[in-house]
Amino acid sequence: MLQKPRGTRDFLPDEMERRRLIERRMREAARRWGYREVCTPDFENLELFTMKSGEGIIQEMYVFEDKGGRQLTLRPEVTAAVLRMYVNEGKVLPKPIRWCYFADCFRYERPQKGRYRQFWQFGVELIGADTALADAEVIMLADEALQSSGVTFDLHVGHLAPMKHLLADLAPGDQRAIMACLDKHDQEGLRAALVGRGLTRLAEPLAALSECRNVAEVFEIIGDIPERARIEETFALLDSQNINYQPDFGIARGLDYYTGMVFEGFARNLGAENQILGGGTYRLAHLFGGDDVASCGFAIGFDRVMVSVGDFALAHEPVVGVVCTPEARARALEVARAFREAGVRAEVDLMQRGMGAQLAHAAKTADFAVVLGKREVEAGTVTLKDLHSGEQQERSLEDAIAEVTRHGAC
RNA sequence: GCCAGGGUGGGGUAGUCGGUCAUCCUAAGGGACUGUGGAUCCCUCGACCCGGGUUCGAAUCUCGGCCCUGGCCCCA
Repeated sequence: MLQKPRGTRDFLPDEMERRRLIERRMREAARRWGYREVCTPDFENLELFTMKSGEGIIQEMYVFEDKGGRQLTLRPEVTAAVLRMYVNEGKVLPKPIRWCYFADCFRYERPQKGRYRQFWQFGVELIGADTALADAEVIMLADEALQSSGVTFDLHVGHLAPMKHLLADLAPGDQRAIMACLDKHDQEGLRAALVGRGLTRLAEPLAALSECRNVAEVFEIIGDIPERARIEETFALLDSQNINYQPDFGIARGLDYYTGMVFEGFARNLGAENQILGGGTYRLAHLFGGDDVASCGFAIGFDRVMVSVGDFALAHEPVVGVVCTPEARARALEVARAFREAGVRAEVDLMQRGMGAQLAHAAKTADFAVVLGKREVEAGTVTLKDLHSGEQQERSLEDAIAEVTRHGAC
């Protein structure tokens, strides 16, 4: 049998309904905060992503050449594309720009739990607002979007400035190596990296910084820095709105373009791949020929959220199976149409089955059967059978629709 | 790229130190039935992941590949 490509998935109707429900909740959260949906192409020029992340990511993307010899790639993420779009056509829009997206992305990686080669991200980008409140808004929206999905998670919020301050007089390569260890919480690797570079004096403050439980401790360790007021204001805003987060100044993600505030979210019930949220402030537009505009955004790993929330029960809408004898078929189509016009899902037999078999099928797939035969056609009525209780009654079409509608979710 | 465990009808399974046209459950389709059948009975459909090797004979042993599950690495 022909298999689907490695790392891809099929979604049956039940799962698709769950995905759409969660997706809608995230979109609604964004809408309430004023973030409007945008859409960018599924594939972009390869250059867009190598400019942002370097040549090294080529091996982790679906890269191809089109018939015109252009180097293209399926998008591995959306932020770069949104900023490209901003540079192309968003520059003249009034600031700040609040945009959101829900899009599938592609990465050539080894699949495992919560990691697929085609996966979906929900995210927002706030462009042109460079304030503590802008940072806080994006964090609060991320929190709200995740809350609305029902996932149980831990939110970590940090800022790159304190760590960069500690590492200020190091060569860029050394900075990078040390921050990579910090980001992974790799204590042994960190110690080795510091010793190897004669920087053991940094071991204590770096460890202390990672363990800070509040913002005040951070500045006790590193002293005053220019970003202090902005950091304190951002955290104070989060505290003022009772956001449940923990300060984490050990976050060192996105060395290449994050500029200040950074945050991450982790699902509590997932395994190795438990990060479901990542975001922060960044500057990217200048790479694509635009102004050096301050931006802030996040992306939620939608598929991991779905793994985390599991196969929850769906609200069930009543389904009507329209059952008829051959001579009542035209009437059955009228009746089905009337139910549909009332917003009710109604299905007719397409298999030329006898009434008994139609009812047997309806009993498996529907909540109500509407039975139509010679008698009902002549009387202008329908017989409505409740397939759960087995009770049935002959009545007018209007009454039957009202009865089914009254059940709503059943 | 690395490690571990796995691939038998659509789903779930039995069989595997080699040996009849591969077991059972379930789902699906058809028939009987022709105004209540989520029933009953009968029938049908449908599988050993792919390829090479060993052998008289391979689902079973062996090698390679593909895919799945989880972990490592990576994670924009």
